[in-house]
Amino acid sequence: MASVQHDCKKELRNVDLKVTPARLGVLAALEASNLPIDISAVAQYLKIHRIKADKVTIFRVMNVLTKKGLANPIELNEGKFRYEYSAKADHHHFICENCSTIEDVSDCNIKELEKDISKKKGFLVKRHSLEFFGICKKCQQLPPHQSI
Amino acid sequence: MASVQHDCKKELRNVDLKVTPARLGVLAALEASNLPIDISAVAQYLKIHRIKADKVTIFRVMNVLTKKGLANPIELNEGKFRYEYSAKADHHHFICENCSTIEDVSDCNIKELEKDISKKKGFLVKRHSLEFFGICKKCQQLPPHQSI
DNA sequence: ATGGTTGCAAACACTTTGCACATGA
DNA sequence: TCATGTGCAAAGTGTTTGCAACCAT
Repeated sequence: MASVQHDCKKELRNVDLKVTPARLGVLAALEASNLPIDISAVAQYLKIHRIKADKVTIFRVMNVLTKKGLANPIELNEGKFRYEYSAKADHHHFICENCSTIEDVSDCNIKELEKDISKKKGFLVKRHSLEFFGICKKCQQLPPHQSI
Repeated sequence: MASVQHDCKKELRNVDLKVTPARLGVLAALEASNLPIDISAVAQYLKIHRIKADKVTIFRVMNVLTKKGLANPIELNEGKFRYEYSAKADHHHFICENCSTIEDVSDCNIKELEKDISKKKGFLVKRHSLEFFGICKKCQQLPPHQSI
């Protein structure tokens, strides 16, 4: 935990951001979660860890972290943003349309597709989001909309 | 136009929906646009075409069309939904982070990836969304955020 | 005739903004 | 010290809901 704190501080200084409890907390929340989390989840994390921060502040911190490249926003057809720690962002997700479970999907070779796009259209592709939607294993054995 | 109307009516009846001006209009808007459109754009389309429909109705129509599989919702990191006519939904998009231009990206062979996921995790993959973010050709020759 | 559809108002959820105060460097 | 970050209140979007009136079948 001490080491984690140190890393977070370093990360913030690396991108010219002042080190504050709110920012350290948000970064810690992002690193602690292995799935993309929304603002409420971060707020919950901070509450549990006795870090006082207004929800507005979390939005602001998340925006600055996104701008600085430490966090990645993603949308999973929920009408809100989730955020992911950049370092673990190079993968995709599967979202169950029944129970909303989110699972990681690794290994994708879309880099090639990106290159194609760049060549054909002259675009500079900086990132992509690939999300899968369907029914997860559990839910395939249950009637629709009856989440667990 | 008469033919288009006929097609729309048929489509609605095929999925057990009553034929109403609002629904015909929304379907027409979806078919007319070759890029995913948001609710405001649909409202604008309806206004231009002298079709009277409240914004709430458009939301409701879009939801029912989505449920019936005639429309596909997609999110392009804008904090809102766009919708696409299902028939032309099998492709992806490139979004310029500078000027917000949206362009189609065709040919993707993600079907294989989907199959992998199904086999490895037992998921039933019903659809996926793949979006690319970066800087389009025009904007690469301009200072940031100076949209045209 | 009647159940599904719509309009309007209101509520809701997520996100941003303004401003005074507090705090990190 | 002083620019920057934060809390609180308020406003801004996008979206949903309740209910009475309406309309397609």
